Amino acid sequence: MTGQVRTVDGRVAGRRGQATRQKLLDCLSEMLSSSPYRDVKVIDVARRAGTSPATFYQYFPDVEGAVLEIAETMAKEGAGLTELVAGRSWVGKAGRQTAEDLVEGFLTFWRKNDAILRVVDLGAAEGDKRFYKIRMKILNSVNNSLADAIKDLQSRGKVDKDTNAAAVAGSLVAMLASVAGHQKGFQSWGVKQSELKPSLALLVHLGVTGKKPAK
Amino acid sequence: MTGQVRTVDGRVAGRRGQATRQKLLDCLSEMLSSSPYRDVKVIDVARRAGTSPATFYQYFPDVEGAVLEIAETMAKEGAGLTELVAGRSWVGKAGRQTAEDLVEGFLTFWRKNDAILRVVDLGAAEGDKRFYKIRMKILNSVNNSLADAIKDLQSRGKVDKDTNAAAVAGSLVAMLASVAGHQKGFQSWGVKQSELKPSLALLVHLGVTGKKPAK
DNA sequence: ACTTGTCCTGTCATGCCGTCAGCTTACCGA
DNA sequence: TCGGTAAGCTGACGGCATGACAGGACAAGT
Repeated sequence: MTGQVRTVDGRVAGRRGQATRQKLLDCLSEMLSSSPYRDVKVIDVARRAGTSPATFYQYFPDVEGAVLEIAETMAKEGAGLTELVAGRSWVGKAGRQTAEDLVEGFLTFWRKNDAILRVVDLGAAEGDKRFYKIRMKILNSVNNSLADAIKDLQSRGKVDKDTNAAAVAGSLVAMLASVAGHQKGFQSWGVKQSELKPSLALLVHLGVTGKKPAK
Repeated sequence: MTGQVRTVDGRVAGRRGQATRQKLLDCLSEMLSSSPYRDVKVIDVARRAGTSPATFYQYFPDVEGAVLEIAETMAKEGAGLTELVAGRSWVGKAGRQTAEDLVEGFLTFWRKNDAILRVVDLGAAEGDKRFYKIRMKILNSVNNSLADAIKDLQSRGKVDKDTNAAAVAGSLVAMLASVAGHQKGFQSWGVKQSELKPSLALLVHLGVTGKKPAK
């Protein structure tokens, strides 16, 4: 399905080539964590990987191309976030737990991949469809599950029929993503991590069910 | 208080100089709207402004410095967002209206300044304190007002005492900011603007009061 | 040892960065 | 009217990143 890994000029990459390629991706990841995206240069990535800029260009058209590669990998991993919501109950104590687990899982995933997610977010906001698609892939997994949960509650008469499930789910997911992306920011806002999570869980529960969670 | 406008090498800028400086800022703004931040080059901004790169460096240390200038101006304007919340009622029909006005005002402001806000968001997420401060300045105006509203409702026994006002307010504001920044994205998600606003207003109202808004 | 195909790098033309010296323009007091 | 002074702008330059290419190094099979 994925086909073989190929160089820019069409050759198939062998064992050694793939290792080099991967090392370049790893080093790029590190650089994204430690310096602004705007300042990440091919030459720095290559130096850090113990190779030359020319080698970089053998495997990637440019920095953006390599970033997309990293993002794609992360998106696959992120699709697993669905399980935080799919098939779980939103009623009573279990509902409270579902909300809390969703928040916890989301924040953890974001913290682990914050550098690359920042760039994806920027690319999407700038209107780049490739980045937008990746962002979708990650958020959709949660978004669809949330929307389904709301629709389910609607069909059972537990939530107003006139609320737009997709819009509410999308807004909640956006909230989670944004807060996750500025976790450090909240701290200097005087809000601690430990206080943040319950509040997010409360808002998620409120948004999905329209009611406060059970104690 | 602000002192005179000065060039990088310390000269005070006169009428003509200030005009040139402003033109450079305007052109930079346009470039940010039309091309990725990463690809905005000093030479392009200078060309568009009908001047030379050397002139740019006379007024700004680098692209980032000029961006901060634009952002600062926008932040002053954005501080007016406080009025969307301050001193307004969250009870009954008026409460519904307050939530709707807040959403509307927020989205409008964001749409008008989306290009620069993207960059500010990125800078803040990357940990740059200067950008973070500007983001704070804008969001704080709304955030503090919201937090005060929640605290007020708490003191009157209308909201649970154990919810953290600052955390909830911050999360709601983050949601608004994030959704506003990806307004175009929501459209291809199958959610129309007209459906988005009521959902956001619902969530804001739920978050602040804990109850669904009155019809 | 020889061949084949993968893998890496030295080198080069191009273009942007950021600085400086020096030229032009505007203002002002004598 | 006429310098004098400071503001305003730019050509030019060394430095560095980019991206392309050709050719050398290397591993594996015969």
